Amino acid sequence: MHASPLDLVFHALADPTRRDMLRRLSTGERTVGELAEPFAMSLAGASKHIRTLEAAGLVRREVKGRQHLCRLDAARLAQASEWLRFYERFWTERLNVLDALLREDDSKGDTP
Amino acid sequence: MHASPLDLVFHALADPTRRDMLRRLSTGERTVGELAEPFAMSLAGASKHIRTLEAAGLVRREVKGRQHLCRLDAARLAQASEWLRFYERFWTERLNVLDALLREDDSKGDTP
DNA sequence: CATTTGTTCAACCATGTGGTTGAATATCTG
DNA sequence: CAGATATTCAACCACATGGTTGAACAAATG
Repeated sequence: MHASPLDLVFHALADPTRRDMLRRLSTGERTVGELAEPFAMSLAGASKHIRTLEAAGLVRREVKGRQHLCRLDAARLAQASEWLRFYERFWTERLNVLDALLREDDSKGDTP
Repeated sequence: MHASPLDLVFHALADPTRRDMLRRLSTGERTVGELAEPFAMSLAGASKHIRTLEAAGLVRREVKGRQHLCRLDAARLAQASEWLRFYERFWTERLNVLDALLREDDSKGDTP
């Protein structure tokens, strides 16, 4: 497994359960049990999802006694957002028809 | 498969080959063969990646004679970006040192 | 027409993924 | 100490994924 950070982040985000966990972490720290509670899923199952989020660097864990407190770490989300930002012009420039036509012309040559 | 659009988009983005294809599509349309060329991978393999991008709504295909022209469709990227935008405050607030210190104080429980 | 070119399809394979269960490990509490 | 609580670990399962190959199909070309 030589997956890049961006691979791990996007993969972590590609699951609704994990996105839901992140959403709930946005309002404050949660224990593993609290994060798992809303889902019709074993605790071990939810724990795996949290580990995936942790591996992607989206969640930090602080072991506090017998419970593990999880908190959001948004730095990697910022990276993902930055990656997407490159394409921003493709949905904001939508109105600029001239520009689209110019790009069409450019693409006939073969070097990027 | 009852995967939501966001699931499909993030999953499609979680692979470096597919991200690379998108990046190259940002400079103009490409045929399947052109998209596949840079990779040490069979054409059928690359074709599958393109199908994944298409299923996620990130790429549109226009069959033109015997070759299939692919173009970027950024709408779904905009959706993904919007999803991420919710968390923006967590990485822009970072500069607000006072805020960070207040959170720190809360979590300590004892002040020097 | 036969052949080459661009692409997909179908079958297959190894590995990864999301989930389960039952046992193990810590930690708090009486 | 014994027991309850919070969490992980390990083994397992069904299915998806990323890749291969060889054959098939469609369209341009001699």
